[in-house]
Amino acid sequence: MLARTYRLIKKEDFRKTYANRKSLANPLLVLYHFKKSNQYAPRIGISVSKKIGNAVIRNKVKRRIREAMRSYLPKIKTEYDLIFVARIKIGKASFKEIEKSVEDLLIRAKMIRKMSKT
RNA sequence: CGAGUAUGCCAGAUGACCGCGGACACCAAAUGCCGAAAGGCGGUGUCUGAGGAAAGUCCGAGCUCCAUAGGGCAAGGUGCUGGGUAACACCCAGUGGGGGCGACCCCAAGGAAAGUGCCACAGAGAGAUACCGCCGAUGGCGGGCAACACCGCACAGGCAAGGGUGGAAAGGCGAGGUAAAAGCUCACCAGCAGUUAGGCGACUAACUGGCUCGGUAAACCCCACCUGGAGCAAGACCGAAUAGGGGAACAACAAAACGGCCCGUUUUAGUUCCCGGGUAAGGUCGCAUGAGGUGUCAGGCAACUGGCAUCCUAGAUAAAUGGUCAUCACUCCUUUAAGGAGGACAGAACUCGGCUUACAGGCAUACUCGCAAU
RNA sequence: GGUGCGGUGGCGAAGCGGUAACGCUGCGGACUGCAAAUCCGCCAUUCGUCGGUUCAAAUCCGACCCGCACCU
Repeated sequence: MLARTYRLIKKEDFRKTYANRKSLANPLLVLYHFKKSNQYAPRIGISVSKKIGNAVIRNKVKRRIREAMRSYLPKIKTEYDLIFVARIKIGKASFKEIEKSVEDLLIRAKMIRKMSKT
């Protein structure tokens, strides 16, 4: 699992992020985001409902989303809370499709920091 | 070779790189960050990390709190016998009944002559009867006769064989018997009671007897046995907040623990209303050495039990097993010696023993039936 | 994780051993010049699903499926 500082846990934080009403979607995922102030690390929540499948499938989807996020984590703008909501089709998707979907949403939401040229 | 039955087992394997939970060791520590506080936050190495059902939550226990879990009633559960077990509604071995050619499988399987209820519609009648019917020997009435005999009627009365109704109609079937009939009598079968023999027992076998008694207890009930209630979100500690502040009312023939009721036990707290004040899924433990696993020896038909040796095998808290690749094994497809596709049901949450339900396939052992060959 | 309750026409809801009330909606008809209102008629053969007990099951018993509520 993610380190505690990167996790979005509290019900209140989820509620506030949904209430911000800023979202993007593609067939596999929905991304909600909420800009905070004075925050030094992005916090990420993952929501997989019972509609997706049984406990094994839901667990697998969560793992794959986390794995896909892992490489982007240091590049994400620090002052945001993000929530990924799984959609029904994700149960049948491969890891590569999920990885593409995560990348697509992060770029479209402009969450990737501009890295200094190397 | 094919079809099947029973029991037990497996749930792809190995390696490389990146990533995650836990334990241990070492290193690093800023007087740093988060938080009201308690407390938490780093790196490296080694070891370790989901199931046969982890599931449904249907039973049984341990454990914790309520009193140490007490008595009676009520309520609920179990229900052929014997054994196993911590316990069970589970397992083993039997009995009885049912199914299969067979190996074998299935069964909530105590009591209806302790009592009560119900048995709709139909039907005369559903523990009680006579609608159609059969008879009318006997008695009666009428005829007939010297008197009987005899003939008729179907009034008294007898019968339950046949018809019809129904899921079910006073044991079944055959023979004798009779006015017509009927266990009225007899043979066989079913059932009941008794005796004897065998078995710890359920029960079985033989003999004798009188002659027969509806179904339903997953209806109430009776009998025997069992059950106190709640659940790890139990519960304990730490921290914050509340209370330990104020006012009024009730209350020892009282109130609370106490939960369906009563008794009993313990305590003297408490309950209601108003004013004032105020917060959140806080942290640590419980939490994994246990009715434990494996091997072996002994007892037992078996379930299982005992001795000895040996092993330690997940403990998270929104929740850890994933990603990429290679090789081998398996299944399928296309073609030919290579390529492609695929892998069921399903994710520990205090812990065990069972049951039930879901499930791609594979392995081992024993046995049954059929065909062929020797 | 644990505990409890429920599932009956399209919707709500009664019935808890004897063959499925009632209200709303819908459909058809009557009334009307046309409507509304009113009146009459129709709509359950799988009572969530599968078994069992019984002569007979929505009802009693067991297993399974789905939905809802409560406990920090």
